[in-house]
Amino acid sequence: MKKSELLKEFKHYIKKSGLKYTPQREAIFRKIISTKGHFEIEDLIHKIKTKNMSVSRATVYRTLNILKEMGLVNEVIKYGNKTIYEVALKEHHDHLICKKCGKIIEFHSDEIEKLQDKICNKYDFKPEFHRLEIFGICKECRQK
Amino acid sequence: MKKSELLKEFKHYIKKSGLKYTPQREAIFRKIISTKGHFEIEDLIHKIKTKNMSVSRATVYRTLNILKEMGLVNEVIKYGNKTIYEVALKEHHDHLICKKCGKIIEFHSDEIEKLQDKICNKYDFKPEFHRLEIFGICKECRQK
DNA sequence: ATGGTTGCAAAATGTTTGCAATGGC
DNA sequence: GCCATTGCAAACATTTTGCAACCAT
Repeated sequence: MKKSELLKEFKHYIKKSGLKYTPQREAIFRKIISTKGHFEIEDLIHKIKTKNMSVSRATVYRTLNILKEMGLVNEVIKYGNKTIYEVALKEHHDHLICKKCGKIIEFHSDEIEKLQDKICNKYDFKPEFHRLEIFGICKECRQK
Repeated sequence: MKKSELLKEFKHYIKKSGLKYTPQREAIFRKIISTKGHFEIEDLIHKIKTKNMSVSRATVYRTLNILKEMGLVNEVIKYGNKTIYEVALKEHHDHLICKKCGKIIEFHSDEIEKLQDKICNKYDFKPEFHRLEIFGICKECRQK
């Protein structure tokens, strides 16, 4: 999906929910979708600042909460006291996280997804979201 | 494994690492292993207080960090800003977490574990720990 | 006796909130 | 103009840390 379409969709979402489409919200969303992969809030806050735009920490947190509720952004990794977010645009996937260098590798396994569904059925549990994090040491870090 | 054996093992670990076996550390470990399932730090701190024993918040955090390093305790669920811990004594398993009532259901799937290994092999990644959390709504909560 | 450990309070993080001013609609 | 939103600072929640007194070995 193109950036302009995404923005349009975001605007639509916002309006539909009776919220206001403010420059701050647009700036935050723009920055998030231009982030190719994963991001942390603190980075986002700093990267949003430009000559003619600045968004307060509070607004970033508040907007991110809206985006989470809308399902446009997910908390994909929780490590120590850090939370790493991701735009929910690509197909669902999970992560390998290197404890040494912090590298994040994405993977997807239909088989694992299916097995999860099977487990949920067994317990009559209605899944809404899942997160599979595998922590370890990546190839490059082991070679050193 | 029996409680007394666990304590012995814990003491051994502590000594082997050149640390001191203090009443506070024992009290914390005792409370953790008597906790059948999952626990949160704040609860632990409050439950440890008895007439003749009290452990400071700082010491609980410090001891928990030692236990994590030793691999005797794992962070198994991270939800919002909460962390839920578990003693690493039973066979590895993962969790279904009900977003309504907070219920935690444990499950284990050898097939999922094997698929994870396969993925790690593919990326030449050496896994150390993983966490699969499935958030959703449990049977009981859906019936209301 | 000595060096790790404890408790306390302060600091450091990460996140939320109250409130007055602002600005979409 | 109305009411949601913003920015700020203060409040909160969680975890870590500096330091003097303490205590396991």
